[in-house]
Amino acid sequence: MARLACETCAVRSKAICSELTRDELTKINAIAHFRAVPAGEVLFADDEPPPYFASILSGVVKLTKSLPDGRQQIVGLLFPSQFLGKTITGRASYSAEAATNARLCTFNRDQFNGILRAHPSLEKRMFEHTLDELDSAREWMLLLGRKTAAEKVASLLVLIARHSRQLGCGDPEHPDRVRFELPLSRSEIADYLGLTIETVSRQLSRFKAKNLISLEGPRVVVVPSLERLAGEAETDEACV
Amino acid sequence: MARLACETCAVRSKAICSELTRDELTKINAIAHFRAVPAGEVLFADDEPPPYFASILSGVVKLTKSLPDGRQQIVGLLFPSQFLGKTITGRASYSAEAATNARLCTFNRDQFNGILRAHPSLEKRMFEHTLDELDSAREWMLLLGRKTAAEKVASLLVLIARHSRQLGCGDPEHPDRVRFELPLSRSEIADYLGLTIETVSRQLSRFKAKNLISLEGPRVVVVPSLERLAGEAETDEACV
DNA sequence: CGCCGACGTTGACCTAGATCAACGCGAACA
DNA sequence: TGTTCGCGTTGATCTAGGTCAACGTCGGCG
Repeated sequence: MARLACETCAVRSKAICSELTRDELTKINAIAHFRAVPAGEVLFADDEPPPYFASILSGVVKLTKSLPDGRQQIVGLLFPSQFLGKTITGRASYSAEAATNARLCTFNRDQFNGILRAHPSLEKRMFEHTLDELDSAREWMLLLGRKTAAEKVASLLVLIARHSRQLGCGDPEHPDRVRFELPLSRSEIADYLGLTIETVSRQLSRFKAKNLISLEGPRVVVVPSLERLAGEAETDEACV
Repeated sequence: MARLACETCAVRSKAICSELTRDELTKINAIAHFRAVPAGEVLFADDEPPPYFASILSGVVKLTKSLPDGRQQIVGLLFPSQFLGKTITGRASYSAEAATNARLCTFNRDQFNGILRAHPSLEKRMFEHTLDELDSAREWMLLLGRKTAAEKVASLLVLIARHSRQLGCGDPEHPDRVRFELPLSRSEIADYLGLTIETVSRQLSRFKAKNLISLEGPRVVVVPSLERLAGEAETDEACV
């Protein structure tokens, strides 16, 4: 039996391909193509039917919606092991762009939909993933509608900190200390939180002054106590 | 062959039970129970596993999330033919409450999940419904994060107007004129839009002054030109 | 090497929307 | 029939966060 590339995949245990039978995995493996994309590359644009779906191997992808006059809102962030693309119902009403350099495991649209049709267990896995995305979206609605600027920024830092810790940056000595690189620029952070860049910058400076974080350059954040930071965020654990 | 209650159902053609085989419909029919709920009744609370799922036959159900200090955000509105309850992954992180008097077609949780497991086509239907909900949630994220108070209120009015028109209140003489009852109080509107009741009230008064709407009592709205109102909303068609 | 443009920070000021407060209206009720 | 209470409206004032502007840093490039 041939070895499958999937077997050495970094996100194997968490992505949509986890819990598949050998047979299913083989079929998925056969249509999978690796693709590296640089930060800033648009993966698909508003209302243009995406040519492929993808599991994210590394990096971060942002989903953006915008108003006719240019106002923007990031409506989703996808981290490694998450799935990009809207199966079944086709075109999405948002655009997807690599926020950082990213590595993707892509699947041709029609081929993937074909496999989905034939393998309910994979479809179920996709369904679960969508339910998680819906939960995250609703959590974010609460943030956008009701949280203060400080709570918003803290919530985002906690979200990213949890993701990067989960990706193996845990320090057993100091389980509450996290150091990570922000996958987003200040203006992207603003677009995710419904704020302006100036407000984001001021809140970060305020957190720095309160020793809730320290910055090593504008992109690298050190959180001495994630618990203390989370206290500023009013966040539940529930985020994906 | 016995007649099924479903066959006279008002939302038959649009709810999750549309496009089912006779066999599937029979099974669903067998576990369906009618339930009338008064406005204000809590259908299930935060983190409490809901005992049943339901198709909404009439009325409106709101999904609410709240912060520890009491700030609230409505994260979803369900109109007739839509489905209430999170299958598969169990407990939700929000609570559901009847916003108006409502009539539900309920399904026991475990029985429904059983049928789901055995009938991929129904599961697929649920999946599609979830994708639509995700789209709506993201549309609303754009509203919460980036729209002005006036745009928010206009967007909500357009959303409700479209739903009530779809429910058969279309006037062929004046296709652009709509009259409907608001399913939400001022404070619920505020919680859906991320505003305060005062701001909602002021925006409605402003629309009245601009003849974009007129009010027959606080709950009944007449929109002389939906197109003109939609112009204030910066909304796409995309809302569910 | 010096210039330029993208990005981030900080300060001064402004405004959309929040907060606080008064009032009106109709339904429930003694 | 008057009282009360929930709901909605409107006005006066306040403030969180937006806007405008200046400035610093860094990396690419002629």
